[in-house]
Amino acid sequence: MARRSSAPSAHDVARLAGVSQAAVSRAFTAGASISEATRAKVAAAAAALGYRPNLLARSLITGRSGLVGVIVGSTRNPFFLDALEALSQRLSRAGQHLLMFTASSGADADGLVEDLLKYRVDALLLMSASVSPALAGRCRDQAIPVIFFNRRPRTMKGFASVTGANRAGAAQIAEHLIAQGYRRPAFIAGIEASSTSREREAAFAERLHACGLPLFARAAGRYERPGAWEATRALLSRDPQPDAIFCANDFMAFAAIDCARHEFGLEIGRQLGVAGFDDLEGASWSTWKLTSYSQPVDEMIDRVMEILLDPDRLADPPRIIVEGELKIRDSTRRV
Amino acid sequence: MARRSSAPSAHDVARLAGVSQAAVSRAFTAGASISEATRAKVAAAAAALGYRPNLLARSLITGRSGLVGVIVGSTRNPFFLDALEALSQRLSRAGQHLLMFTASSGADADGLVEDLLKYRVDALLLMSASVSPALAGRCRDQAIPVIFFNRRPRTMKGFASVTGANRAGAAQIAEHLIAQGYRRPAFIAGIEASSTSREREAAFAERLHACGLPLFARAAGRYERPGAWEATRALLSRDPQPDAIFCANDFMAFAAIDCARHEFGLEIGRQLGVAGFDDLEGASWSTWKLTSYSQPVDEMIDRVMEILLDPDRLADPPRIIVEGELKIRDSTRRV
DNA sequence: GTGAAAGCGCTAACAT
DNA sequence: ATGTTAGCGCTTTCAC
Repeated sequence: MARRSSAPSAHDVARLAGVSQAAVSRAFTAGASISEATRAKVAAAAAALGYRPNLLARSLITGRSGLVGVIVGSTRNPFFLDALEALSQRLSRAGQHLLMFTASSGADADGLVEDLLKYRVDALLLMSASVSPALAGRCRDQAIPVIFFNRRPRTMKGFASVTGANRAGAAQIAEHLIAQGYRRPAFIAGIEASSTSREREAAFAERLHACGLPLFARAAGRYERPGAWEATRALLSRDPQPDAIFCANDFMAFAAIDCARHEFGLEIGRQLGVAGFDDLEGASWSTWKLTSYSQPVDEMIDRVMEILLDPDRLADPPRIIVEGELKIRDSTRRV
Repeated sequence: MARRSSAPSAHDVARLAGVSQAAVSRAFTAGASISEATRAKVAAAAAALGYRPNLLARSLITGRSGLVGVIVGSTRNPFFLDALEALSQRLSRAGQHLLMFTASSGADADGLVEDLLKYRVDALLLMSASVSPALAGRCRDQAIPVIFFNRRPRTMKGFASVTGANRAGAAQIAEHLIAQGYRRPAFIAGIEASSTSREREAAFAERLHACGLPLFARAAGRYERPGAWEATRALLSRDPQPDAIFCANDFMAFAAIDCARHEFGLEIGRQLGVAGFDDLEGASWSTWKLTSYSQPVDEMIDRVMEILLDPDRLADPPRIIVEGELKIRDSTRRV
């Protein structure tokens, strides 16, 4: 077997098979008009040389790179790994591929988007990362769909988004806590600027209010474990203590439970109700048994794919909300 | 601002700036011979049009795509998210980008690699995923470095790898358990075929032996939580029970602790010692306080980058072992 | 320092 | 059904 220093081209295959270079291209294009005989010849030659069409070159012509850019904001939250895996699977099946970037939390992801645009990505998916309105506008001008996942563009109208049922879920949790007899409910926010956290908090407070109860206290946990731990400590250091805490996501709720148990010796459920959002795998683990409103990752990614694959969606980008379900576990059972 | 349906090209910029298209190219190439005056003219025109060089077109000429293909095997383990994040950061800094794939565990990732090769990736990183020797050979023939991360190619010689100190770490854990007075040490393997799991088990058993103790029992947990839970249950159902369990990684050790506590009512540390490998963030959480041998992700990724960026490494691909450190926590303290 | 021209590997229109 | 040709957007000689 000859050692080649670079990949064989369609030309090489054509020469070996005794056909034109265009024939090689056709052999690798589904539905092209080519006889079975030549296709076989080409296939044989291609196999012999280990030829694979250069998708980068193809993209120059077709205008589609087959690349979907993804920017992941908060990488510590397992929720995004799940989403990433689901996405990568579905993209592969659709002949698309995933160009991944991680954004150091907080800052604009503009620099990363610039890079992505140089690769002529077919679409851009922002997983709880944000982009300046100017750049987002540029993407739209170049007909690149921008999809916000688990986050909604603040100032900008006209961008697609797929999120969980933040408001409905938070309201259900409020009702559930009240029904369980908790009377001093607190909230731990994620990042204050995050649409997700704000929607969950607003709906939680509203529903409490509607039931005649104020939001007893609040703190922010930055979507991180240390942040959530601190927030929990702050809340539980009050007198009187809150008797229930709803955390903006499960990842922070795990920290809240651990802090309440180990630093304050509280019995979760009976002495302190804790609820989260996402229904991560860990929520059902015996350590936490966390009540949580689910975000069905697979279904959410299905919606993303629909937007991605339907070019018409560009004109009127949908804002999709995927319903979840309240999973009640021991962390909010008083008895 | 005019709405364009596709991205502006160097030609457009050239026309607007009143220079040749080649000049535009030079303006965007570091160290090209171009006057400051024309560079400024080009920059202005480019900014006006929102021009960004098409990296896919560039790659046709240069032969380098700037893309690094990564195949992630077991996505549930947070270890790989950490690694992925570190990798993506460092790659961005080096002007490379990450084309990510997830392999459904078990099977060969050959299909995915085929896709990657079509994108002419500059290198291939396998994170606990495996590839057929035939395909790996093809990569080498096309001068594409293949790097195994946290896993060693079984049958194939001549591929680069970066792994933690599996043998040294497992041996230290064996010694530590014995020193703590545990006398019936068991092991929970990951996937039996995995080089990582086998190395850890072999070294663990060997060192126990050297200290005059047999490996009391073993089971396999497939690197998953349910698998590890089952394995723990099987081990703890024996009579007599093992008094210590070393798990092939932290992720399984968390499950082992939860199972031992909640299903067998054991007090971790005093009644059952548990140790893991990786030193995940969760190992230090108060829920688990898990003794673990660390795998320094950042350092491991640094080594990967060195291999990636040094083309000479292709000739003699290094097998790098990154030393970690034994972190002793309450899960192996008898008192 | 700058432009003209060739060509990277491919697809698509146009012949035949 | 197949070959010929043009050109996607860029880098890189080669003249000047």
